[in-house]
Amino acid sequence: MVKHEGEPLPPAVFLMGPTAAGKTDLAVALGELFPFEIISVDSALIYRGMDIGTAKPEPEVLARAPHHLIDIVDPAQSYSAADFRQDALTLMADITARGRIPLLVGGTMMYFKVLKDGMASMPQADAAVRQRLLDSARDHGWPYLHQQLARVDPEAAQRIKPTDSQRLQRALEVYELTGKPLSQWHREQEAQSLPYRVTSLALAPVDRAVLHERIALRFVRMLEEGFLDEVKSLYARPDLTTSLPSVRSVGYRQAWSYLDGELSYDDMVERGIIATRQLAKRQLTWLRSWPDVHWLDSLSDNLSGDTLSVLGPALGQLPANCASRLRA
RNA sequence: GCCUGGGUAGCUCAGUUGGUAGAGCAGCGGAUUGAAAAUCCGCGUGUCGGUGGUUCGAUUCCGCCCCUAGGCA
Repeated sequence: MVKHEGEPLPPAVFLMGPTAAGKTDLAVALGELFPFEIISVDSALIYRGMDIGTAKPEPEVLARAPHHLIDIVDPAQSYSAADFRQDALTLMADITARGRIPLLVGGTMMYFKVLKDGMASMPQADAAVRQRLLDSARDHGWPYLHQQLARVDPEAAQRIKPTDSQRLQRALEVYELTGKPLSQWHREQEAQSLPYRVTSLALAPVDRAVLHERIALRFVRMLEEGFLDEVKSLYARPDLTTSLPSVRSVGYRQAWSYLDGELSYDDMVERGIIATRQLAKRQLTWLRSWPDVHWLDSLSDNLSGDTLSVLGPALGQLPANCASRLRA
């Protein structure tokens, strides 16, 4: 994978965007114009048996445009940004070796981020340590754990709020596992640039209200397509609980509360839509500061102009059947 | 038609013994290093239903009107 000096880096494309923006459709269409191979960048599509609520592409679509990193883990398992980076780098190398171009499509911005910039080589999550920290938080409260962190890693403690249980837990976990503060791991992290010439595309409706409308309609459609039955079969499994990342996914979490009797049906629908909007907003926050991103409007025909004029030169080739395209 | 509540932020509501008002949720902005669809942080001017009156001053007190929920006819 290491390139000699002067040798041009192979191309790769990131197609990013908030949920419900229409990324899959665009990716599939682009796949017919360029020799792309799609890698899903989505922390929910990885789960088997979570199809409707994650808006997973239909089997027919996947047959026509295969996606890597879909249905790769059971909802009882967890998967991490580091796992993703590893998997994606391997796939990208394979795809490139096959003479094709990796098209990374999804909305999990953290995954795009670590793929692009790398991570410190810290140890992975440790269930036993996490449980111990959780127990301590239950007994003494998170502010107490924050004080513990301040003692061993003042730098991280300043950055991480006492209320941010998840980061607090991770920072303490890293220290406990390695005896080295999280901040030091970060400081010692070596630059890991991605060995590809990346073109970054962001797909979203220009008008936020349009996105909100699409989100609401899509959630209702998911329910019509049997989303609740899908959640019920997960709910029936004794090994799945709300502490798992899979069950905490947007929509699934609210449906779970409904099955638990904590939410009425109408509240479940409303809360599910709200959670999706909030997810979209966080995704847009990431995207706004993303370097060198080409914005595409969900409402326009992205194959007619802008997109091709960006991709053509970036990939060093014209799209297939470009003559007919360009005529339009 | 009468009686009694209620009409205050997009929603649900609190409050002002008369000095033009604040929570939760929503929304918006931001952070983001092995759970990231996660986990956090920040942001509150709105004819206080309308209109007349009392008052230096009314969202607050009084009159009338409108809307609304329940009760009685």
